[in-house]
Amino acid sequence: MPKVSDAHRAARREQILDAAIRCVGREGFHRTTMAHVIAESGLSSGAVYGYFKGKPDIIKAIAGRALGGFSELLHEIAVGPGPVTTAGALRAMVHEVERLGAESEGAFPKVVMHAWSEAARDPEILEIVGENVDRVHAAWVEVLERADADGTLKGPGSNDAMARVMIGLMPGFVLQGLLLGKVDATTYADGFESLTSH
Amino acid sequence: MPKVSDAHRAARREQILDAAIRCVGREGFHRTTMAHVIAESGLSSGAVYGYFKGKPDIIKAIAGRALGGFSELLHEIAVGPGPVTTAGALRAMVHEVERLGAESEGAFPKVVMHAWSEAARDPEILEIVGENVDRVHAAWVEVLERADADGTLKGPGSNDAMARVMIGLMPGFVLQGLLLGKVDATTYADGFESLTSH
Amino acid sequence: MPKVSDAHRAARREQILDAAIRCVGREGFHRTTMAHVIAESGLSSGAVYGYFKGKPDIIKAIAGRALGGFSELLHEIAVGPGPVTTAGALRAMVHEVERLGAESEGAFPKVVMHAWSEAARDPEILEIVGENVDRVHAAWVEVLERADADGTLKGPGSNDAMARVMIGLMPGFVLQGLLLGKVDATTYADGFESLTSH
Amino acid sequence: MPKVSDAHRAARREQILDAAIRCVGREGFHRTTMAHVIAESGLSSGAVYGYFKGKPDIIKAIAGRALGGFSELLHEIAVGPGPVTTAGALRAMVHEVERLGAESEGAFPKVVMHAWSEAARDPEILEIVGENVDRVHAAWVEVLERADADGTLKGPGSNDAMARVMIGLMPGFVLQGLLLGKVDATTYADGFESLTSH
DNA sequence: CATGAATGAGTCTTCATTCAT
DNA sequence: TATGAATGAAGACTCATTCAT
Repeated sequence: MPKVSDAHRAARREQILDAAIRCVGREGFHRTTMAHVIAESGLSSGAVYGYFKGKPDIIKAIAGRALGGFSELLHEIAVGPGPVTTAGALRAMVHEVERLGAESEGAFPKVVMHAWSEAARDPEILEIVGENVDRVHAAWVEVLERADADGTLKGPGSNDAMARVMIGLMPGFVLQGLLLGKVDATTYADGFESLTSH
Repeated sequence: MPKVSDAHRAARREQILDAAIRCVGREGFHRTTMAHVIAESGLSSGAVYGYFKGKPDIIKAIAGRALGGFSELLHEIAVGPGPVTTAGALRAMVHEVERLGAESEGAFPKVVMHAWSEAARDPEILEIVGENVDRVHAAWVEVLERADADGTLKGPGSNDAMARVMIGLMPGFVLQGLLLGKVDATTYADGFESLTSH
Repeated sequence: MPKVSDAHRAARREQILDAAIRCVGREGFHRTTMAHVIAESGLSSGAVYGYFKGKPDIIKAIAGRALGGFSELLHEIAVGPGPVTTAGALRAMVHEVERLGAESEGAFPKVVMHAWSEAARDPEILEIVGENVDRVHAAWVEVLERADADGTLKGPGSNDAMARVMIGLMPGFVLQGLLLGKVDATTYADGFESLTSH
Repeated sequence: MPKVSDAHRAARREQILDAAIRCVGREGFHRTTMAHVIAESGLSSGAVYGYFKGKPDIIKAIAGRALGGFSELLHEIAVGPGPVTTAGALRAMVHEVERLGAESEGAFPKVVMHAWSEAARDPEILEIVGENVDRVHAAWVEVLERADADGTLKGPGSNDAMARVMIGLMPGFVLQGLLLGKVDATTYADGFESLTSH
C-alpha cells in the first residue's frame, strides 16, 4: 500500500492514539505495554512503530492531546457571547470536563491525572504540562479581564493570582469529581459560588 | 515473641519507607524498582521483604503516609485559637505544604501527585485516597462551621459543597506551585482572597 | 524479453551492490539492515528485492566482488613483463590493496575482512572464499614458477607450500595495515624482503 | 546463595564465557543471541546479566580471551631455551594454533576471525585487537633480536618491519589452514622455510 | 514494474521475588 | 534472621520480507 495520503497517515495516528488513550485510562502510562496498545489499535507492532518513535513518543502525544482540550474550551468561554463571570466560566468548565469524562468512559480524567503525575518525573512531560497551564492561565486572565469589564468581578486584586486559583480548582475537581466520584459538576460550581458570593 | 523489638521493627519500616519515598519522588511508583529501594535503604533485598510483603505493599504505605499529613494539618487549624477564615486556613495549608515540599527536597508533592494518579488505576490506592479526602473534607467542614460561628463566612450555602472546593484548591497548588513552580503559597492565598472578597 | 534491457538490469544491480558495500564497510554484514541498503541505494525496497532474492543473496554478491580483485591482480603481475620475484609481486599486491582501500574510503579492506569472517559460519560464503583462495593460489604458483624460471627464486621447495605462505601474508596486511593502521605497504614489503634476503 | 567467593564468581564468568565462545564459534558474534548463550551456559538470563553488563560486554571479553593466547604463546617461545629462529618460532606458533583449534572443536580460529572482523566496525574491539597486535609485535621483535644474537637471522633489516610480516602470517594461516582446511601447520612452516632459505 | 506500508517472529534486557546458605 | 545470587516471565523494539495499489 504505497504512497498513502497525509490524511490517511493522520487517521492512523489518531487510531493508535485513541487506542493508547483507552489503555492508559485503564492502566496508566507505565503499566500500559506496547503490546496492549498494539492489540487495542488492531495494527501490528511494526505499524505502530512506523507512526510513533517509541513508547515515550506515544506518552507525549497522549499528554498533549488530553491536556489540550482545557485551554481551547476556556478560550471559547472567554470569547463567547453575553456577560462573563468567574463562577459561570468555572461551571461551564467543570460541566464540560464531566461530559468529556462520560464520553470517554472515564478515560479522560484518568489520563489527565496520569499526565500531571508524569510531569513530576519526566522533564518533557513537565514542559507539555507547563505550556498547557500557561495557555489555560492566559485564558483565565482573559475571562477575568472581561468579567472586570462586564462589572461582574466585584473586588480588586491581581488577575494573575486569581487565574492561578481558578486553574487550581480543576485538578481538585478531576480528583474528587471524576476519580473519586465524591462531587458532581453542579455541586462543585455551587460551592464556588457560595464561597465567592456574600 | 520476636527476637527484635517492635520498636526496632517499626524503625526499620520507617527506614525503608523513607528510602522508598525518595526513590518515588525521583522516578514515580512504576519506574522505581525494588532494587532502587533496596539500595537506597541500605538493606538487603531479603531484609526489605521481611518488612513489606512486596512492592504493592510499599506503594500503599507510601500513599498513606504522603497523604496523611493533609488532614492532620487542617484539623489543627480548625481547632486552633482565634477566629477562623477560609482564606486564612487555606493560606496556612499552602504554606505548610510548601514547607513540606522544601523539607523533603521536592519529594513530597511529587509523591502526593503520584498517589493521586495511582488512584486512577489501583482500587486499593483509590480507597486510601478516598479515605484521606474524606478526612480532609471533614476537617474543612469543621473549619467552615467554625468560620460561620465566628461570623467570617459571609454568605449562605452548603458547607459540604464549599468544603469540596476548598479541598479542590490543593491539587491545583501542588501542580502549579510545587511541580511547575508557577506560583508560590502567598500569591495563591492572595488570589483566593481576592476572589472571595468584594 | 524483459521491458528493461539487460544492461540496465546489470547497472541497477551494480548500484545496489555499491550501496551495500558502503553499508557493510560501515557496519558489517549483520548490522547492515536491508533498510540501510535500500536508503543508500536510493531505490525502494520492492526494487531491491527485484534485483536480489534477499539479504543472503546480497551478502554473497558482495563477498564475491570484494574478493575477486585479488586473483585478477596477481594474475596480471604473474603474466606481466620483466623478471618476476616473490618480493616484487608481494610489493605490487600490497600497494594495490592499499590503493583499493583508499579509493573506497576504507570500505574495501573491511568488507574483505567481513567476508573472511562470514566464511567461518556460512558454508556458502566459505565456498566463495575457498574458490577465491584457490584462484589466488594458482596465481601465486604461476608467479613462483616464473620466478624459478627467471632464476630469482633461489632455493628449492614446494611451490604449493610457498604459495600458501604468500597468500597468507595478505590477511595479515589487511588487518595490520588497513584496519589497524600499524604498517604501510612499503614497510610490509621491505619486511618481507629483509626476511627472505640474506 | 549469598556471599559467594570471588573464585566462584570468576568460575561463573568462565562458565558463561566458555558457553559464549562455543556459540560464537558456531554463529559469529551477531548471529549468536543472548538466548543461545544463556541456554548453552545452563544459567538463567538474569544470572548471565549479573555477570556481564550486556552482549557487547560479552563480545569484548571473548575477543580479549581469544586473542590473548597469541602473545603469551609467542613470548614463551621468545624466552624459551635453545637457539631461536624465525622459522622455528613460526612453526611452533602455527602448530600451537592448530592444536588450539582442534582442542576447541574448531571454535578458536573462528572466534579469532570474528574478532578481527568485528574490529572493522567496533572501535572498542579495534582497540582490543590493536593492543593484542602490539603485544604480539613486541614478542616477535624479541624473537628477532634473539635470533640476531644467536646468529640465525642472516640479513640486516628493520626488526619492526620483519615483525609485522611475521605477525601477518598468522591471519593467513587461520584462514587457509583452519577455516578452509587448505594447508596444515607443517606445510605452512615448510613453505616459510623454503621462502627464507637459499 | 515500482512503491512503501504493513507484518510478526525474534532480540536484548529488566526486575519482582525467592530461597539456599 | 540476614544475605544476595538466581530465576524467568515480561517488556520495548527491530527488521527481512511481502503484496495491495
